[in-house]
Amino acid sequence: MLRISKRVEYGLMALQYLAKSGQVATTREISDSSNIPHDLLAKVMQSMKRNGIIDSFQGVRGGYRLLLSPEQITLNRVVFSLDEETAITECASENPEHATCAMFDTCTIKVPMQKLQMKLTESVGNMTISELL
Amino acid sequence: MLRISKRVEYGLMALQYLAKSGQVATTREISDSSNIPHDLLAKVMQSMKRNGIIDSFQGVRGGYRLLLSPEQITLNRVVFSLDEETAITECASENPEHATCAMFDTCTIKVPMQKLQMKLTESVGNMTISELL
DNA sequence: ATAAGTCGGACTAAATTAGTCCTATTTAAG
DNA sequence: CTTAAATAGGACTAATTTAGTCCGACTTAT
Ligand code: SF4
Ligand code: SF4
Repeated sequence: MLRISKRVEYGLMALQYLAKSGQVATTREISDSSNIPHDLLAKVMQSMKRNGIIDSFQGVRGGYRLLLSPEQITLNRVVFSLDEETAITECASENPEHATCAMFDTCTIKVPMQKLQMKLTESVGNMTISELL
Repeated sequence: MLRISKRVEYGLMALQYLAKSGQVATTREISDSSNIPHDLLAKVMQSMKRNGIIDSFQGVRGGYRLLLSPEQITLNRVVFSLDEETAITECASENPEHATCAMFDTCTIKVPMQKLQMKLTESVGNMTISELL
């Protein structure tokens, strides 16, 4: 129905890696093990760090570590930390900056789209990565 | 979480219009009433016709008509008829043509992604437009 | 005959996403 | 106290996908 971004795919791979190792791991380690473009993964890790899903240590022997247990990390949170726009339509965005659809006034499916958005967030987005990985 | 395409939005608007009118309606009529680019809507209607959701009449006084009741039309079906690719990831595609991900062999999240795909299809995709519109 | 419609392919434009590159900062270790 | 391995983050380019346009053919009620 709808495509998941590479950023999210990479993020999930990395979270899985961190969960399995239980240790601090570097982006190099993760990108090598999963064939992910290193620089891109670096961005992904930084985003998840800012969101508070993971923790970082700078400098030599630095890296990332899970800050939450897999049971606490929802898909919603991962997606939200990694994608620019997470709403199903422009108007369903929580961020009013992004809600500037030109046909907003005449649109007859705004409410349905909100419903869909809720359903999606609740039934799929609230899954945790422990249920998935 | 994931964005719905304009084609699907337009398709839903059109189906709503057809459901409400109960009559045969032209793309012009629908595109005018909803401010949808006419030529684009025409494509959308053609796609839904091919899928068997709607019915068409050519020539003067032609147009489209619902072929199924709103209770019979699932979101999945609408999306499937209108979007190129409907799978959440490349590898989750039912169409093997589209399943050529370069990292398939080493990927550690294939199974999770399949699960996600199923969950999405079942809990959101199986909603009918009568539940929505 | 004509005008109002669908049909469908090819094309262009716009937007989004993926990926790269470069520089700065932090810090363990020699 | 220097070096190398790491994160931090901004700017940029490339690739892909989606949105939208255009044109010519066919169909049919009037
Ligand atoms: S207002 Fe209507 S057309 Fe605009 S984004 Fe929302 S649903 Fe889509
Ligand atoms: S194989 Fe892995 S990386 Fe490739 S599309 Fe499937 S989930 Fe994504």
